[in-house]
Amino acid sequence: MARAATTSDPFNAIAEPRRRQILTFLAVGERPVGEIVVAIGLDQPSVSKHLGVLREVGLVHVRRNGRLRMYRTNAAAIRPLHEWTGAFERYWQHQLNRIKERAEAKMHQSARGRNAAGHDSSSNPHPKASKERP
Amino acid sequence: MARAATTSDPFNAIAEPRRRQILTFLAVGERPVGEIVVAIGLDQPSVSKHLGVLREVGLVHVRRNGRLRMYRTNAAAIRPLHEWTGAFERYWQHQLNRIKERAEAKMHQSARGRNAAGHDSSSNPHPKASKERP
DNA sequence: TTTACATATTCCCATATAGGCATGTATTGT
DNA sequence: ACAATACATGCCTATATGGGAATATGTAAA
Repeated sequence: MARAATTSDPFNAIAEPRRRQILTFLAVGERPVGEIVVAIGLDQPSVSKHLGVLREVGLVHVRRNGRLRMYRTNAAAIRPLHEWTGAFERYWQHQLNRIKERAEAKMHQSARGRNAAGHDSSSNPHPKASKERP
Repeated sequence: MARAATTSDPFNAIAEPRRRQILTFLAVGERPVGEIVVAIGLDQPSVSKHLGVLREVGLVHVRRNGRLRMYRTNAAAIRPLHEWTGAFERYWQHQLNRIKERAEAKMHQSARGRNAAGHDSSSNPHPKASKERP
């Protein structure tokens, strides 16, 4: 099977850097295609196609205004992505804490004598059978 | 040009649903490939290839343990994604507020008499020259 | 060493891109 | 009605993909 379609979900849609640029540009307020073209520095058909993808996954909304098409970012559609990535927040905070703790430990260590300690990390959250070997 | 490589950045790497699954699975703690295979329900070579992508963009770390390779999610690498999506948070909150306000306005409206009000939305954040026409 | 096990890598291919370019379509102005 | 403007769409191509099957690599056990 080939790669999933860019229109299959927001994750695939925002994989393209230009589309992220467009979303950022359109977050502040609605703008016509022409301005996106100059802002992004890509030719009009390409921009239109990117907008098509963003439209299809609901990341932007369009409104006609005469011959202009006013696009704007639909921020709500980005929320799921924010939440998915947010699920990892506690873990990177964990990592930061560990780094911090190690730095502090090192300071104490160089201030005092030395201390042989094993590196366990003592974590085996998955309940599966594991044949670890000390 | 074709689509950007999946290994070009975390955004492209997480576009693949299976890779997201893997990241979620490995967030809690390190696991060997074999367990990922059964958990995700994909054949081993495919899993290895996905892990290769995740490795290349730094979304996972590996550690050898005998003949096992213990993988774990590098949550820190997901943080930029969380922050990029987070930049839109104020806008979706805006949207929610507007919805709320409309609902309230409607309640008042049906409680009292009627009131003709224009929908302006009064926003033109971009400072560019605009030839709008009332 | 030979064998068994855990992963990684290679080869093959149907598929979907992202641009570049040309053209279609809707709307406004003369 | 006709020309001009603002977008959208269609066509073409090099490129990268993800899965399947087969194979290579590396480590441990016999």
